[in-house]
Amino acid sequence: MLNSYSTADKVLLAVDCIIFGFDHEGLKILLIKRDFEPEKGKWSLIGGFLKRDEVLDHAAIRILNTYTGLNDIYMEQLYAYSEIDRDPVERTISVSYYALINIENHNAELIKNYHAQWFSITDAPNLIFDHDEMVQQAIRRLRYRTSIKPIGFELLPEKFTMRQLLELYEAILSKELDKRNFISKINSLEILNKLEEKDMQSSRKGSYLYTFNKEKYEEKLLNDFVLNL
Amino acid sequence: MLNSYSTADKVLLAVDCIIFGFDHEGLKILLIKRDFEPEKGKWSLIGGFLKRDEVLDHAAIRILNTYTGLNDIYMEQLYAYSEIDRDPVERTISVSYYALINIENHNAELIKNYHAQWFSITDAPNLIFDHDEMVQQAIRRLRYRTSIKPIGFELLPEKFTMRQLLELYEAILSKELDKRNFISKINSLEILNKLEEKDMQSSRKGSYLYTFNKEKYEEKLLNDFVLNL
DNA sequence: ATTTATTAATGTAGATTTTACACTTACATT
DNA sequence: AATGTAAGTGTAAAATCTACATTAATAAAT
Repeated sequence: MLNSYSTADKVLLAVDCIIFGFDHEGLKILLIKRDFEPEKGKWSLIGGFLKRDEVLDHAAIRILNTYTGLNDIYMEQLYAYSEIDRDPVERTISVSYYALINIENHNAELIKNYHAQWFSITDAPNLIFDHDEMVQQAIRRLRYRTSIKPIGFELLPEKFTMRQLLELYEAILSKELDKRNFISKINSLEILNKLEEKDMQSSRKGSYLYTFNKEKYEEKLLNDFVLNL
Repeated sequence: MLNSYSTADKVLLAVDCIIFGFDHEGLKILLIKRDFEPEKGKWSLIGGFLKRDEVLDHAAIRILNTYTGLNDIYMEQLYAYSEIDRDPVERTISVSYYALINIENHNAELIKNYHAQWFSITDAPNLIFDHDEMVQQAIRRLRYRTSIKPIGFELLPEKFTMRQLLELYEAILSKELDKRNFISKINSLEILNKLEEKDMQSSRKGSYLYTFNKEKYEEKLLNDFVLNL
């Protein structure tokens, strides 16, 4: 019985993570200032190498956890990047993953220790290697996902206003949405609970807070749907 | 200056290709009977290993060329599969690609030499490793692509009838389409040239032949669009 | 020459979905 | 009591999608 494909070349496999967060300023990504060569001091995605006995999904989760302290975050694989000299040190193929997290939820101390920082997607610095391309592709995927699955859940605080949800979608899609049309389309999904409670920060009148209805949300995930915003 | 990430593990990277073709019987995939261990004699996707100085796209094209003799075929990367024991011989991560080819165009002799064979997607045999999953995912991706880009080009002979195009879309989407609605939707894309010439195989009346209008097709590719069939 | 059989070609009305748009309400602040 | 601010709400017109049936062209058979 064969126990190796001995003639084939082996390569390093990296995993790079595009971590999206959202706050009142808009859609953000988590970047890290590299403290090792090459490109020490430049900004990069958080990443790491795949271990011998680890699946890619696990590596992505491990890396996210290392830098944010977060667990149980849904991550989605995006694409494998393989340009020969994408990493000048050594031939490395990188598989990118993206995650959506609640920006208030992570471990701020960890982030600080790693010299990590949140940047608006509109004014993030240039990144090392092909990381800018990864980010652009992640944004495209996020937009697509928005049109086929309810999103927000992961990116908003537990209780949120319609305006926050609207602004999240506007930030993701990078276009203005009509408030009334948006609200009626979201309501037609029937995945929100309207609370009695109001948020009084934003206006004198106050605006109702909502939570996601997890059961209905899961139910919706089962069937395909298209949300045209 | 660093010249290796010495502590990281290296792995084998394979590329597996889902090759779609289409003929009067429907949508097909090209499979190969393995002539080496493990799983010798079982059916599998065509595949191979990434070489040290090769990008993934190139490996996919090289593999396609090896088995079909075809060049200049557009291939799209799908997904990286990394289950620990997906290949029982040795830890191997596989990146899948899919291609659409004109089933009449490949090198039949090559195919025969490699014990390769076309199978309808509806009655293909079970495949080795996780290749069945790869095929299912490729079909989903193909369906999605259908909704955002004109397709057919690659899968039909140069001149084709509306019926052939309709049947292609029906095979891909695995559902019946209304002929009149289909024709008017396709026509509204304005990517076809209607020829004077008729195909007389299919009926006494004969049906007009069409070709793709490459310029308009390319133009359409630039802008996003959604085709709801 | 006429009939027959077969598939190609074609348009529309009704239903549904999407879009554009403006006024009133609630309430805290002054 | 007046003012200012964002929240909340409905509808009509436009666009798109769907369902559906008849006529046309021709080769083959008689």
